[in-house]
Amino acid sequence: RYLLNLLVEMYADCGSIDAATQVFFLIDRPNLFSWNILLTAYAQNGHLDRAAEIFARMPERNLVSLNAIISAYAQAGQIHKVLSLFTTMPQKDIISWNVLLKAYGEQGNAALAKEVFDKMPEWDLVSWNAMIAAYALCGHIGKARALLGRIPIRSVLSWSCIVQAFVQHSGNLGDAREMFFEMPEWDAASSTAIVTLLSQQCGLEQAQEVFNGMQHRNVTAWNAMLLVYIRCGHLEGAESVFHSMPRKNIVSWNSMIHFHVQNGNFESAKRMFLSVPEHDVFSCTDMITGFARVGLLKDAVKIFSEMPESNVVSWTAIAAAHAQLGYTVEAMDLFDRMAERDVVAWTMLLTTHAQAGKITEAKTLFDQMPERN
RNA sequence: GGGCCCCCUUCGACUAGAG
Repeated sequence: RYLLNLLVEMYADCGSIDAATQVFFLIDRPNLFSWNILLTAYAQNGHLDRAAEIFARMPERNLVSLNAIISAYAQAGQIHKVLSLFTTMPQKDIISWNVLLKAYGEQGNAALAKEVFDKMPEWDLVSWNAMIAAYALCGHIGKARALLGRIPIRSVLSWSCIVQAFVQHSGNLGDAREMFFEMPEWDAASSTAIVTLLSQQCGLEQAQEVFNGMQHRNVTAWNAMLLVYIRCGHLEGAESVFHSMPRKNIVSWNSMIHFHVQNGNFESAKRMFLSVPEHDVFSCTDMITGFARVGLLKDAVKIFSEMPESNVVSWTAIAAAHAQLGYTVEAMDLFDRMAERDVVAWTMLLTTHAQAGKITEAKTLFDQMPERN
């Protein structure tokens, strides 16, 4: 049985949820471990609803199951759910507390994160790192630094967490770099984060320097470096990096497809898309955008309808494709059929109306928007 | 009698949509 448990987990880690589920059903009498593994598998692959279903259907649950489900809600940004479950939990361990702490931190709520942090019965490295990341994410540089100095367990990971948080918080580009250069040593994650940051500024030389200084360059690091050239619009550079990569994955291929779409080399994009071993929502969405730009709405629709899964982003892309090519009614209809809508989707619809001359409707939409930027 | 480890939970860095 525990070999099968391991197999379920293995498939889940590869993102093959269906395979994982099939193996689960092969297990003769699934034990609590098996159920927990399945629960986590769904949660970590973004299927919160299915995870909740599994949680409800489990024959028994333990602290691990509860931690897994609150973590899933935290990942989906449903803090209320996290909190209500957390408060009703019969026992909690440091992991439960860490989940709550991290949830507040990721929301950018340093005050509540601190409250949780102070209430916790004990702390480990994860707690310390989550707290400094929360500070960094809110731009509380001084507090982050102060806490960093007081962590009893010294680890690069803590520095790395701060750097990454600064990178995520777009207002703190300078701080991220400063922090990075103060680190006692560099790990792959912080270096990659800095390379990504430099890609946004077109800091080609500096990015290359950081990249060259890395001890071990994995695919993720290479992908980040590839993006630097892509974002700087440097064709030969991008192609040279792409071809010298020791390993490529779906992110590398998707980045190149994106590059070609953005630069109007749609034939190259198409060739790349067709020659690549697998497609996902990223590459399909890029192709939808690409087809729309060259006026081939039918092909865009074909990609959209054949996608393995779709999300807000791909729905917005296909709706925008219709709108840009003059099919405003269809675009609006697509908007209505979307399962969820974010600011970008709303803005898309808003401009569609505005450009169709429907100013009153546009104004109404603006007032209806749940959030604005 | 007690502790630790064993198959599960906190898990970090890279790609897509409107303006």
